[in-house]
Amino acid sequence: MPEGLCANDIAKLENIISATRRVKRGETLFRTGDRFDSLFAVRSGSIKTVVTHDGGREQVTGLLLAGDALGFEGIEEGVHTCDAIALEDSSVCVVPYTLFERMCRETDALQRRLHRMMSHAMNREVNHVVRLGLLRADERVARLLLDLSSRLSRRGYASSEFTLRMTRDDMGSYLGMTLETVSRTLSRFDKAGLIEAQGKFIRIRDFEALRAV
Amino acid sequence: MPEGLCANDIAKLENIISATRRVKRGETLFRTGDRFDSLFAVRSGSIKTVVTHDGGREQVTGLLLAGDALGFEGIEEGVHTCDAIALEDSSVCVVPYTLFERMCRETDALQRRLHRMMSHAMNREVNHVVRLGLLRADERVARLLLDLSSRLSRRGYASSEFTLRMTRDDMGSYLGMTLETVSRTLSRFDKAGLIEAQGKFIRIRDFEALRAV
DNA sequence: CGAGAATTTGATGATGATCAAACATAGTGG
DNA sequence: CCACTATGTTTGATCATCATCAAATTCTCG
Repeated sequence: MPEGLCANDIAKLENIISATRRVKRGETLFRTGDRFDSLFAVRSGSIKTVVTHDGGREQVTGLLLAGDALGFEGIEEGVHTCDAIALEDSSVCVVPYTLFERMCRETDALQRRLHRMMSHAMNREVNHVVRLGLLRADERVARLLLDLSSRLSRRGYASSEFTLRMTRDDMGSYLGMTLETVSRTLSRFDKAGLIEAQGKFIRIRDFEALRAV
Repeated sequence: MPEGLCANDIAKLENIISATRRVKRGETLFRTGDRFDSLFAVRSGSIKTVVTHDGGREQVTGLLLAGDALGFEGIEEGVHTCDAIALEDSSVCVVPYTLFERMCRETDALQRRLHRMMSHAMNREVNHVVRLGLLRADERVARLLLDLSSRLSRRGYASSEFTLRMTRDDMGSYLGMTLETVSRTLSRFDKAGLIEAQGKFIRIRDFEALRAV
């Protein structure tokens, strides 16, 4: 989290975000309608955000990994507009918003960091829109795998091998397609030698081909 | 723009955002790759944001009306990540970002306002994701019409009658479908008495039925 | 007013949804 | 720790929605 902040600032920041919260797999960090008063940063594990549309249909709108921040959607109305659900046992830093806002007024490096994080979150959503609006089913799946791969490798994990934390149903919801189509697409990629897929375990065998899907 | 700001603050703010820029229909306010140094607020007219995917396919990611702010996507990397194109002759306020950021540090009401605007922009994108991921073609068209209607009425225009500023192609791109499907859907809504659609002119005849599509 | 752009409508086909059933996996309680 | 049950996954068959291709109008703006 540091970078651009002096030691003194970091100390103040750590004081504010001292609280850590643990969320077990399947439990919610916050729910639609909950009062917004903190931002969160994933410390370990992974979290999905879900919007429930009238009629019960659910859309997974975000997949957050260690280091990712969430909760910004609640700023607008002071109320959270989605559910945040742990995909595995996870822990998050709790950042009380009012205090954090005040600190951002005092420290420009922190302010810049916050704005970049929010801008980043927006760009993530825009990418998601492009994925859903422009790509075919197999392209979407390929992009999700490559996306996860690069995000995991940036976090120090192997880029070509990982274990999905979400179900086929979650993937389908995230990608705007059914779980069956996700499953079929992965099987096809497997048979074509692009990946190795056995259940939740994925190994990417041919990055170039996957990018070219 | 005021509310929550004292007269003195407003004067300072107006000093910063004094510049207005005119953009003719079809012209770009900024382009992908342009250096980011200002936020913009639509003063009059309307603007679309477009992301061009490798392969030339284009996705309309946003539709901005008078009062809407844009440009936040550029904060993250200091470079704009989409094109902003005027749908009609428009004018925008130019808000130099560094100055504005400084002012936000001095005035908490302004800071809160900025954060709410960014949060609002995020929620807009999330709604867009839900629309693309969860709704069928006719539901998407209905939602777009209702969305435009309510946004226009909030701006003091009639809610049941308006003239689209975009082409069928733009609508299709925004909604993740082809222009033909948009056209057919509007024709069907027209025949069913939900709306009256002649070219770019739209009159909503039955809000309830449109919401229930 | 005329030419290029946008829209409408039709015919056809492909992609992905839905329904269904067998199979695998993981989580739980005895 | 194992067996059992829930839940999740795979695969097949069929069908609906929407994309594509095509052609006839209709706008609109220079």
